Amino acid sequence: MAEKIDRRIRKTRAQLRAGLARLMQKKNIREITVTELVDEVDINRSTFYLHYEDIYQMLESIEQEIMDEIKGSIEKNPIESFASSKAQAFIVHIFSYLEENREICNALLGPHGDMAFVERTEKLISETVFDSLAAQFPRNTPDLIYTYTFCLTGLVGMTTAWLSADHPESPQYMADLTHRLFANITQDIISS
Amino acid sequence: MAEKIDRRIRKTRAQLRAGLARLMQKKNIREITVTELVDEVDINRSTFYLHYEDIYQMLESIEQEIMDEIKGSIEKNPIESFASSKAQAFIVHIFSYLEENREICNALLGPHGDMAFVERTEKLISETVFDSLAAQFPRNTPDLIYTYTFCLTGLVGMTTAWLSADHPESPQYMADLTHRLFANITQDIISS
DNA sequence: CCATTAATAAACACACTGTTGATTTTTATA
DNA sequence: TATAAAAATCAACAGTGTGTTTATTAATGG
Repeated sequence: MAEKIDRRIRKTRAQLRAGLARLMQKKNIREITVTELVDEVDINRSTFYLHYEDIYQMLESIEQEIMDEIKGSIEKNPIESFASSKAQAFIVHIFSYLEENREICNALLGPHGDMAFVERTEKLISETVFDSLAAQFPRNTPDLIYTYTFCLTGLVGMTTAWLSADHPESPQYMADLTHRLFANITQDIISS
Repeated sequence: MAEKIDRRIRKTRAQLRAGLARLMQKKNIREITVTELVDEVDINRSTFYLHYEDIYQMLESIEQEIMDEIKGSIEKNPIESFASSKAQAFIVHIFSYLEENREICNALLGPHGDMAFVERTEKLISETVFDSLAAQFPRNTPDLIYTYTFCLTGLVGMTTAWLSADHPESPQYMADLTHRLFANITQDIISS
């Protein structure tokens, strides 16, 4: 069981996190100062430094939490084959998680976001979903590698657009579209 | 004829630009200070402020130059149809330009890059290449819109990977791959 | 209730910023 | 090559955010 953290710490961190997400909707993270953030949520500046080194370390900390949560749910129901129905359920699960955390995920992946987080997201997908897909194509031609990257970055870009859309489609819809897109491209690769 | 700019200005800006590209390979742009940059290229800090407001404005200025150059060559030979051989030549042209400016483009699109620049790049491609492609599909289903985004972001991601590769394939190769990928996906959309 | 822990407040040296005014160096060109 | 114009340098400035410290106040869990 996870240890219970002091209510004051929970409250402080939640306030800072919400405040950061709020500020990131208005401006780029590089323009956000510690002073500005603590003013936004009315917390003493010293308190910030009790929890985080600086704004970027705080962001990484948040990113890590998100990654851990996703990884956790990945380990619970690991993926075997891309074509399996289990895989389909898994993809739905990911999209659902993203929707639940729309605000912060949108901030991180959006125009004011963090390029490094985009890369980490791509890496995570690569390690879990894509590598099993790549295993089906033992060849290693530039064609395959670049097609792989094309799909990976395309998926993340598509998901980012979905997160920022006003009236987004359901996670089920997105998972289905993803599946269809990849099925087609996979087919094309095989036949080429 | 473009006016000739004072050699001192050319040299100073070139030094600053090269220095920024160098620093961006090592660290994120948000961590780069004016003081650090002028130290890197051994130029007086006041001189920097004669040319740019700050690091970000300098980056935007560089981005604008790149955009203008690409837009310029677009207007010279406008694209009619995606399938035409002219379009193919155009895509080769773009990839060639990117290769010539590999250093700075890689810095801007890479892991330490600028999310806003990635967006602007996507927008530029969208306005020129993609919109003519989209005109072929007057329907406006979510499927199409997301597939469009998937291709757009996938292309930029693939290109970014190509720019950062050690021994990259030729622009011709990339243009050909792009063409084949899109031809396949376009085919899939039509048949669905 | 009480010991523990978190949050606050004030103060500090430090670094980077953006600007100014005076001075030196380089440039274009006449 | 001489010269006026323009660019680069240099030193100094107040202003702001940083990161840390120390003492004090407030909230929490048991």
